[in-house]
Amino acid sequence: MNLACATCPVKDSAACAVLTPEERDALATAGRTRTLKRGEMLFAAGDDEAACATLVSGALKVSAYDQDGNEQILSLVHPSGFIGELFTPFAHHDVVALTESRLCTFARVDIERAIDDYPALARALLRRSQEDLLATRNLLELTAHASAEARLAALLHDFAAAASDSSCHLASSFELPLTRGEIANMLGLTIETVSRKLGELEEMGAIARKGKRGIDVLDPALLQDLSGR
Amino acid sequence: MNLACATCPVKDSAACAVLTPEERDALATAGRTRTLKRGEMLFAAGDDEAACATLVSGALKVSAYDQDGNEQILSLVHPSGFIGELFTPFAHHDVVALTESRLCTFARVDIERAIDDYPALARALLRRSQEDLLATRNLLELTAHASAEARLAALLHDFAAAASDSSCHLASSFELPLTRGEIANMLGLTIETVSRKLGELEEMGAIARKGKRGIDVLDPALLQDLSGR
DNA sequence: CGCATACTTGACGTCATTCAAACCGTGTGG
DNA sequence: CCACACGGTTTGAATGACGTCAAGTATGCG
Repeated sequence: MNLACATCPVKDSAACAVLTPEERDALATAGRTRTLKRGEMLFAAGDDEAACATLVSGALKVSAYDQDGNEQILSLVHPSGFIGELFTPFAHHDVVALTESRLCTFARVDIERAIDDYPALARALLRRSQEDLLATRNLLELTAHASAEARLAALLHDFAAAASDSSCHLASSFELPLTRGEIANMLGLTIETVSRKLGELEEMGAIARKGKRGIDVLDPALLQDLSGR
Repeated sequence: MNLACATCPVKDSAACAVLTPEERDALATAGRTRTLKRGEMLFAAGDDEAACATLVSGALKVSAYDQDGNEQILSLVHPSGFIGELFTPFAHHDVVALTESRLCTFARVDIERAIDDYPALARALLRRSQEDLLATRNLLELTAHASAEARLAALLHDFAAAASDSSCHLASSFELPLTRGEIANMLGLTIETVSRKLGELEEMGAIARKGKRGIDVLDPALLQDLSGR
């Protein structure tokens, strides 16, 4: 299926937003849309023909596996995010859908040509790459030194911020995009510790749990404080 | 002082290597060299006029501080590395010299203009940024799940690989670029744990310590094995 | 209804941290 | 030349946070 940029929900925020409509349509002829169900893989570590993609809707996780097969989530991708390693011979990480997701995929050669043809695109991807770097470093900061409580508080804070439409305050309520297991291995903890600490955060009045995935933020300041930032 | 690209030791490996000699010289008129002693800061978190730089010789660390002032090293920069956030209004992290270092600095506006003028430069910086991202994710993988022993083994392995001239095997001997304290906070450990685990790695015959900073790699395979990768 | 999957809760063990003291190489002043 | 202080490091013992193992409780789906 060809792309329909005109109705694309992320046409103003994705990397391709920097192109003129004509350039964008030219690039679009090289791309294909794809939808993934929860748990489906976009590409795997070691793939040598890994494509690149812009996420249109849904959410992805990027994860690595150690030699015993334990997963480590390295990054989450949200709509308008760009995914794909451009200059490495093969992919280093698995990319898997967390929820039903729509993507706009490109063969790597097409993206590379587009980078050469449209300097603004290279600049946009550079910007995105630096944002990814910053996000990864934030996660690193978190997992390296902070206590389990602080890690969890920070993650909830981030999710609440991402779920909010305003950039200056948190959403008062949101759905966790991850299972306990995924939260645990993103933060370098175990499922049990995540469950316990969520209970403690609830006890101390920072949050309330609504079902398995729902979170109400009762005390944003406390959450921020516990997160150590 | 103006730049002398012709004698620059990283002229073939730094980002500017993708420019033609003419373009490079044009860019060079905007740059300045700078030398930093160990411990000197290139720029600090919060600086709004942070420049960008290519590291010519020496080594830098990029670090963040939590609300109690504890340092967390996020990344090391080696010669030919590029440092600087291009699209953020202010710097997020401190950048400090680990050893006497020579840099080639540019005002941000000059780099931004160069990116627009020379598409190849944008591409080169994108590539570098993605490499940084990969390195940071490797560190994240390490600190999130691995035991103290595995983290240290992996770090030593990386240093040994970086110190080797060949890309396929490790240096048999190298000097640690970091103090115990710096190693500790890079890996999310304490000084004492680093010291103990170094002792254990020596006992089990993986390495030998030569003075405070020197390391002999006695059993590269064991080191790799302990690192969990 | 029955089974599977995700989550919660408890008891116990382990590994890294903490606190404390000693050690070592180096530079300084008597 | 020696005494001494100082930063970086090593080592030891005790504490505590998180992991492990195991059982038990929802929730959803065929």
